[in-house]
Amino acid sequence: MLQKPRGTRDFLPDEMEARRMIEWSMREVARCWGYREVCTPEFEDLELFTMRSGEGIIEEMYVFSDKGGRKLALRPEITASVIRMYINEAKVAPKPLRWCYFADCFRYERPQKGRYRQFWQFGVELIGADTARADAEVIMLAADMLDSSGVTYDLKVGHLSFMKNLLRDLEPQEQRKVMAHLDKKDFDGLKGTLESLDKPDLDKSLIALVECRDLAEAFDIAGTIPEKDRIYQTLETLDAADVKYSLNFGIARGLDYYTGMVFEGFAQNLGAENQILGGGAYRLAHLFGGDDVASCGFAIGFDRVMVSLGEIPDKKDSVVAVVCTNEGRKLALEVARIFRKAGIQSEMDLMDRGLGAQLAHASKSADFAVVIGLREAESGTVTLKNLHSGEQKTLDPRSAVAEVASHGARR
RNA sequence: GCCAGGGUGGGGUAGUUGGUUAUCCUAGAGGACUGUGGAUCCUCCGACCCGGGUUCGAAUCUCGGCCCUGGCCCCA
Repeated sequence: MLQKPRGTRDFLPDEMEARRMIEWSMREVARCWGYREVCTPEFEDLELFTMRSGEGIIEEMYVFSDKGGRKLALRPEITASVIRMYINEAKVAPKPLRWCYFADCFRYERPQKGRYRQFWQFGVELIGADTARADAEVIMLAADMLDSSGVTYDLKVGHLSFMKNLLRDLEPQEQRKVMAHLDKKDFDGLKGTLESLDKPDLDKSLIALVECRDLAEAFDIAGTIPEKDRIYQTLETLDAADVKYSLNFGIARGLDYYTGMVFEGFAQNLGAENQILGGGAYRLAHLFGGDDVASCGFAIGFDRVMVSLGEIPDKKDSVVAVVCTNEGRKLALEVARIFRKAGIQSEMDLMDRGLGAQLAHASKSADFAVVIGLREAESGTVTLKNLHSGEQKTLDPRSAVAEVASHGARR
C-alpha cells in the first residue's frame, strides 16, 4: 500500500475541525490588532532562502529544478517571502504595514514529536516601524495569540545589544561561535573558544548575562548600550499591558539579521521540540535589494500548539438526519432543503435503508431525526425526534427548524 | 546524519523449541426487523511493512530497506 511521505500527516475531519477552530481564534486576534492576511508562493527561487540563511540550509530544504532549469525550493519559512513581497509590491505603501499569514512550510529534517516535514506557521510581520512601541506591540500580539489558543507557555524576551556589546571586538564569525555556546549553555566550550580568541576574561560577564533575569543588572554587566531607553520603554509597555514574560539575554535566535529585541515562547508540556514561537526585530529587506527598512515579527509553530493542546472538546452544532419512507421522500427532500437554508447540517439516507435502519444510523451520527412517512406526507408535517432524550413531537417544518436552532450546540 | 524501541484487517490485539484455514474485541456492510433506533443473535468484509537469505515449510530466525515513536544533532 502507498504510504504518505515521511514527516507528513493526514488529518481526519475531527482533527481538521480542531485545527480550524484554533486557527480562527488566532486569525481573530490578528484582525483585532489590524494585521491583514497576505499569501506568498509555496515555492520560491532557492536564492531567496540562501541569501537569508546561507548555503547550509540547502541540505534542510526541498530543493528542485523546474522544466526551465530554475533552481527552486519549497519555502522553509515565510518571513523571507513576505519581505520579498514587500519589496516587489508594497514598498511605497503607507507605513507601518501590519501583515499576517497562516501557511504551510517544508523542511527536510528528521521527524520527531512536534516536528514534521510539512508544518504550519501562523506569523505576523510589522514593517516600517522602528520604535519601542512597535517592538512591544508585536510581543503583546504574540502573547494575545497564544492566549487565545489556550496553550500554556513561557514567554522569554531578550535583546541582542547586550551580547553584541560584550562581543564588539570579535569578528562576526567569532561572535556566532560564542553565541552558539551560550545558546546551548555550553560554558566549558565557551571558555575554550574564548581562550583561543585571546579573550579569556569575557566568560564571566557572558555567563552572568545569560543567567541574568534583571534588567538593571544586565546593564551593569554589559555596559553602556545605546538602545537602553528603547529597551526600558518596550518593557514598560509590556508591563503596563500585563504581559507575562521573563527576561533572557541569552536568546541568540541563530540569525545575523536580527537586530535588537528578540523573544521566544515555549510550551510547558512538550518534550524536546517545545519552542512554539520565535521572533524579533530584524532588517532583511536590504538583502533582497530593497531599502533598509526595519521590521519586527514572529511565527507560531501551529502544529506544536496543537500537540500541546492535545484533545480539544468539540463544539459542534446540532446535526439533523432526515429519515423517510418512499411515500415521504418528496417532502423529505424539501424539508432537508429548508433545514440547510437555515444553516443546519442535514443528512439523508443514501443506502436504501428502511426506516428502522435509518434511525439506527442517525442515532450514531445525528442529534435530531426528522421522520417523514406517509402520514407526514399527507398532512405536510414532520415528526421531530430528539435522539438524545427520545422525545418526539409533530410539527410543521418551520417550527421544527426553529426547535432545532434553539437547541444550539450538541453535547 | 546518529542512538534506542517498534511495525499483524480501518482502530486495538493474541500468536517463539519455525508446522494445517492466523486469535479475539471494535468499527464498517447486510440480515433476523418495510413507521421508531442504540440491546441481542447470525452472516459478510478485512491483516502478518517491503525485499533478499536460511528451511520441506517463516508473522516467528537472519540481513538490508522503508515507515512509526521518543531522544541526539540541527532548528532559519
